[in-house]
Amino acid sequence: MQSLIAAAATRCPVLSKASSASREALMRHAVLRRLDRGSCVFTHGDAAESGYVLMEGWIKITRTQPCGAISILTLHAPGETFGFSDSIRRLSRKATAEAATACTVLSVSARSICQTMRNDPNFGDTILGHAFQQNDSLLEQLETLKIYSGVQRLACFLIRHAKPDQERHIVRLPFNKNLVAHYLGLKPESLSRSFARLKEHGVRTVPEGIEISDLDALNALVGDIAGLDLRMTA
Amino acid sequence: MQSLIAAAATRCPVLSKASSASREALMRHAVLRRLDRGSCVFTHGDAAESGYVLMEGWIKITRTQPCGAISILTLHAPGETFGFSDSIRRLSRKATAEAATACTVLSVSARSICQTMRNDPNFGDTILGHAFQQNDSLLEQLETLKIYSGVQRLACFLIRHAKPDQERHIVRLPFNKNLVAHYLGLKPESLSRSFARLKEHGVRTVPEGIEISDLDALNALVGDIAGLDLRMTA
DNA sequence: CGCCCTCTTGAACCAGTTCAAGCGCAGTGG
DNA sequence: CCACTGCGCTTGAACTGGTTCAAGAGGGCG
Repeated sequence: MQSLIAAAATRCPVLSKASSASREALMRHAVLRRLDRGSCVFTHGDAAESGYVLMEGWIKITRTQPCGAISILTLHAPGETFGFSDSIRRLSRKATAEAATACTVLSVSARSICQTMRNDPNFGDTILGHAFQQNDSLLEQLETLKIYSGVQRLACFLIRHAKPDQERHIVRLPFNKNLVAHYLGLKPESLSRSFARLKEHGVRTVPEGIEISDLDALNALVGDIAGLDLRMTA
Repeated sequence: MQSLIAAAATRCPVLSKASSASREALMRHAVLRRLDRGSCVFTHGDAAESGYVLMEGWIKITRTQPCGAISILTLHAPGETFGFSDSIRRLSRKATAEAATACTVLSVSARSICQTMRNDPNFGDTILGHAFQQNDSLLEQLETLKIYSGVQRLACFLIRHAKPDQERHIVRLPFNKNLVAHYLGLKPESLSRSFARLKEHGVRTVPEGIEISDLDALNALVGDIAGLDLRMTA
């Protein structure tokens, strides 16, 4: 158990930057939680009491509109953190975090985070830096939605999650494509067709996941925008 | 001059929450800058040395892709702040801030922000809260892009910027619609057609700006989503 | 084996884009 | 004073990317 928590410290971008004293303080009340696929870490409206470090598995953050429409706001891969924003501000949850696969998450109480920030100003900077970084990634997501087509957004997504493997790259997506589709702002059918289109650019589905034979080709695809509009003046 | 800076303190969401001592420390080196429409507060790649409080006018934050495509990331109304993220982290600017109208901005040096955070832990919390809030607004923007149609996004935008005026509401947009279009992820022509569609819902262009005769009707329009997809399972 | 679930495919359809033309208006210069 | 020009905005018609609806293929499981 203790070693697992130590492992968390090394892989988490927030914890890894904290001093060892701060890290120990945080870990003292940290709890490791296992989640089955489909269960929720927290739900829209809950009181927010902890931030989370995702040790294994994928988490999706969703919001449900009054009329019933669901939007997938973010998708977190192993090693990432989530749920800090609401908990540190002591607000109620503004979204729902659901396990997209079986997950292990490390729950760190907001109380101890805040206390650590008081004791160690450097840790405050780390948290702030983390918030800003999340900001950057949201901006990037916004950018792709505004200027890229569906196929290009998929290409971006694959590039971001590609892991080198011999001569090629592999993307392991241990959950259904329905989720990816919604995340990219597409319908499942459109995603399927987008994958079909990417076959011509060296993207194939293999048993281990999705194989990218030529990463540069994908990057080139993302490089040129179809609806290039230089009419912007002021 | 001194009174203007005091005014800044009261209208800015960050400064208004700071202690008077912190506020004074920040204001000591703050500089008021006037900008003509079209000029840049900062440009992608610059060293980031200040955060800004927008006193008058509108600022657009844009990013230009290598291929030349421009995306409008955010649009700031008077009273809002921008440019804190990169400057506090002492990174180079990741986007460009351009005056969409003639502007007055208060420039606060990153050095003094960081120093104030050291001296006053409460101010650190304020900045952190600000970062989280910006996060929230980006998430909202993402949500609208993913699940709303163009007309609905426009309706959201108008609702957000509507100011009550007698029996009706008025939205003053002191810049060209081209900008609004890009911000909403639409082409100028599509925006024009969207406005035409909203005429049936009580939205008219009048000399003072855009008139909304029935805010509830607009809210209702945003309420029900066309492509409601409940096929989400896990 | 049949059932369910995920993913794919096809055909009709629709929102938003593209390209092109036209209007109203402010600025300019004869 | 008025033609000329440029710009912001609108409108129309053809087109396209993505959706919708419907059907079918493939795999896991009781």
